[in-house]
Amino acid sequence: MDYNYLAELLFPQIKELPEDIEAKYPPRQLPEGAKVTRFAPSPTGFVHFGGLFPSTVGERLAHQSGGVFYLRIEDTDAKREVEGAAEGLIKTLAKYGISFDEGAILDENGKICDCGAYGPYKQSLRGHIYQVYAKQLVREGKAYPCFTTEEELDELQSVNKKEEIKNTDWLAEAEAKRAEMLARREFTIEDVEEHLKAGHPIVLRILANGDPEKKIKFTDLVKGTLEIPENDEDFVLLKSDGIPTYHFAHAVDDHLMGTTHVIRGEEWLPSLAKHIQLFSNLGFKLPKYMHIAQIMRIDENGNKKKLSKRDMGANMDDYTSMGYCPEAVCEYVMTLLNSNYEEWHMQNADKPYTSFPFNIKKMSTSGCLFDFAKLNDVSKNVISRMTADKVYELSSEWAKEFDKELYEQLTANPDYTKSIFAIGRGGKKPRKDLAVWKDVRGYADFFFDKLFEIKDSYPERFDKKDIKTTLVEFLKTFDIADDSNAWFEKIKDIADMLGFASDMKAYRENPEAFRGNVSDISMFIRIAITGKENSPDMYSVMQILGYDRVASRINQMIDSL
RNA sequence: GGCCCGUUGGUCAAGCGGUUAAGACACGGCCCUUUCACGGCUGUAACAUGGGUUCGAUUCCCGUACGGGUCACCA
Repeated sequence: MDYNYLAELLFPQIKELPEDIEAKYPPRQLPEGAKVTRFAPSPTGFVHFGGLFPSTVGERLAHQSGGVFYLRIEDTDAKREVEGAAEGLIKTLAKYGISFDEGAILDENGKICDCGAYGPYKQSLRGHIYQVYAKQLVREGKAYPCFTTEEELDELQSVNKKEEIKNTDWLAEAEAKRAEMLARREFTIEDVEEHLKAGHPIVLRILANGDPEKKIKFTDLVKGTLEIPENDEDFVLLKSDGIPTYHFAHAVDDHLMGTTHVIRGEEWLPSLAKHIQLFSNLGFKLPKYMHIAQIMRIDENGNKKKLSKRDMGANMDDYTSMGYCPEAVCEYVMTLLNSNYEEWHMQNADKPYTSFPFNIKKMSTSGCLFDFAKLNDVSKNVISRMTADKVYELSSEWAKEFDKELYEQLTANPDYTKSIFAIGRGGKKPRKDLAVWKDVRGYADFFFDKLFEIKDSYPERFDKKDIKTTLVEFLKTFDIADDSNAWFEKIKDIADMLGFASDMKAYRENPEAFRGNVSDISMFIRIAITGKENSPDMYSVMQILGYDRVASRINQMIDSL
C-alpha cells in the first residue's frame, strides 16, 4: 500500500509537516526543575469537586516550582458542550485560588481569550494542527481510515450494553467484535477512493501495535510502578467530523505545549497504554504522569462510589450557597492531598496554605471519602481566625445573595453587627460557632428585633414562679453600666433570694440543700433575652443589646408567663 | 467477564521488616465553666483474608475476598 498516496487522498488540504508545527512551538525556557502543568476540562458544566482536586495539584506543583500552569479547553465534543460553561469554570476556579499563567482566560468583557505563546488553547481551534500529525501518521502507516458506521459499531458492541448477557457470552462477543474490527484494517486504495467519492463518513484509527500479553512497566508519580498491558485497540484518532478524540488531542497538545506533568484522575489509567503508543508513534517524549485517586461518597448500600455530579458537595457552587469560605475548602483539599498539611498548619497558623510545601510522595493512592464533618471543622478554624470586621464583610456579602432578610439586618448598623461578631473573638482561644455563613442566622438572629422570636415555653424542670420572680427582680436592679462582676453579683443575689445556690462549688457538694443553682437563674434570663437555651456570654450579649432591648424582652416574657 | 488500581479505627490517614501501630475529625467521659462555644485531660476503636519468604511481618511475594475504575466517533 502506498501510504503517501493514502495520506494525500485523506488530507489533500494539509500541506504542512510536523516539523513546520514544531517550529512554532519551541521548547519552553524555564529554570531547572520547573514544572509545566495544566488543567484541561471539557466545558460540559460546572466545576466539580473532583475537578478542583487535580487542578489544585497542578497549580501547586507549577507555582511551587517556578513553572507554568495553564488552562486548555477540551471542547472536542460539540454534543456535550454547554454554553458559557468554560467562562463559569474559570470564574469558579479563580475563587478557589486556581489562577492560570496562560491559556484560555477571561478578557475584561468576561469572554474567553487566548493568552500565551503555545495556543490556541481551545482544542476546537486547533483542528489544522491535529490534521498535520494525523497525516504524518497515515504516511508512516501508523494510522488508517475506517469506514465502519456508528450503527455497525453499536451492533458489534451490544455486549457492553446488555447486562443480562451471560458472562461466557460476553467473552465470545468481545472476541467476535475484535475479529470483525481487525478485518476492517484490510482495505485497498480503491476502497478508500470509493468511500470518499460516495461521501461516506470516515474515521481515522491508530494501528495498534501492542500485544496485551506483554506488559509495559510504567512509573506513575502517584501510583508508583505499574504494569499495564500493551495497547491492542485500534482506537479512534480523528472522529468523522475531523475533530480529534481525547487521546490524540492529549498527545499532540501536551507535547506542543510543553507539559511536563500530566495530572488527571485515575479513571484514565486504563487508557494509559493508548497514550504510550501514541506518544511513541508520534515521536514525542512521554510526559510524567500523576493519576490521582478519586473522591468518593457512600451510596445507599454503604458502598463507596465516585462522587458524581448530582451528589451534595460535587458542585462547587454548592459551597458558595452554603456559605463556605473558599479558603476553608482549599485547606480541606490540602488535608486530603497531603495528610501532613494539618501538622504543618498547626505550626504555621499564620501562613496561607500556599506556603505549604506540597509533596507528590505524600499523596494517597486510594480514593477518599468526602467528609463534611471534617470540612466543617477546618472551616470553623478558618473563620475563628478572622477579625470581626472580616466576618462582617464576608457574612453580609454571602447574605446579600442568599439571605436577603438577614442581609438587611446585618448591614443596617455595621458597628452593631461587628460588635456581635467580636464576642469571644481575637484571643488565643476564639469561639468556633460558625462553620458556614449560613450558620450566622441561627447564631446571631436574636440580636435583631426583626429576627428575634420569643421562646414560648421554658423547659418543664423549671418552676414558672421562680422564672417570673427572677425576671422581675433582675429588672429592678439591672444597670447596663455595671461591669461583668457587678452584673453577675446581682444574678447571684437573686439566686440566694430564691434558695438557689449562688456558689456552684457549694451546690455541687450538696445539691440537695438547694432548689437549684445560679446557672438556672442565668438560664431564665437567657431564654427571655435570646429565646434560646444556648448563647454566647450573657453579659456581652446584654452590653450589645442595650438596656432598652433587654428590658423590653424581659417585660415581654414576664407578661407571657 | 477481561484488564487495571486499591484495602491500617466510623472518616482522613502516619508507618517503608522489630513501634506500647502516630495524629486529626467524629463519638464517649472528666476538668474548666452561669448555658453554649473555646481550651485541657482522657476513653472506645484498626493493619480484609489464607499461604509463603524471614529469627521476626501491618510493612516483601503469591492466591482469595471485598471495593473502585475501565472496556465509545465522551472526556
